[in-house]
Amino acid sequence: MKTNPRSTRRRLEIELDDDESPEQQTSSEDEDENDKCYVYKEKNKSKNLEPGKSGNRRKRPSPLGKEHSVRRLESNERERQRMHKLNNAFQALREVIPHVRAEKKLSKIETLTLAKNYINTLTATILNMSNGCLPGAPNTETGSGGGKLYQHYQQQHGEEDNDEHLEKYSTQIHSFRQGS
DNA sequence: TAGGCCATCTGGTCCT
DNA sequence: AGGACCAGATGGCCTA
Repeated sequence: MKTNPRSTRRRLEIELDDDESPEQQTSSEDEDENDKCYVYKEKNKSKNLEPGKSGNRRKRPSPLGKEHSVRRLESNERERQRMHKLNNAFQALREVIPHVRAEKKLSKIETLTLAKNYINTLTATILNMSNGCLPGAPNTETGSGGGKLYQHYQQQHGEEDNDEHLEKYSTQIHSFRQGS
């Protein structure tokens, strides 16, 4: 994961603003987090970033006191973890979507858009290959049957041509490739 | 240098 | 009540 210098500085600011030394405020369960902070500090040093310089969002005065700010910090940490999980999920999704521009990481919006169209394409391909022969799929001669996949697909796409999805997907891949 | 993308903080709302 | 979720704000990094 890319470490964000901004967060580095924010963490430092919080630490510096606090009256207590880090040793005093550290509980034993925070060791892992402290390690991360240490890494942040080292990176910070190497970039010559100083806490309090421009680019820091100014810490708002907390009218609700110390207890509130402690809960805020805990809440921030949970939010960070939540976003990390979300980003891991995005990364996992990127890894299963075939795309042309492999050397450059897909953005989130590109990932979601490609994934959607990839799913559509796969669904259309399965239906084309099965040619109505899936168990329960509608029999092309009698019109009976109706597999769940087919029914769901028809609900979502009506009378759209299956080949349209393939075309759409490949067009999209190429537009991303061109960076448009 | 502007614009896109991103990580983080924050306060509000929803859910358990 | 407390945690999860969400959206807005902010500012850094990168690229054309």
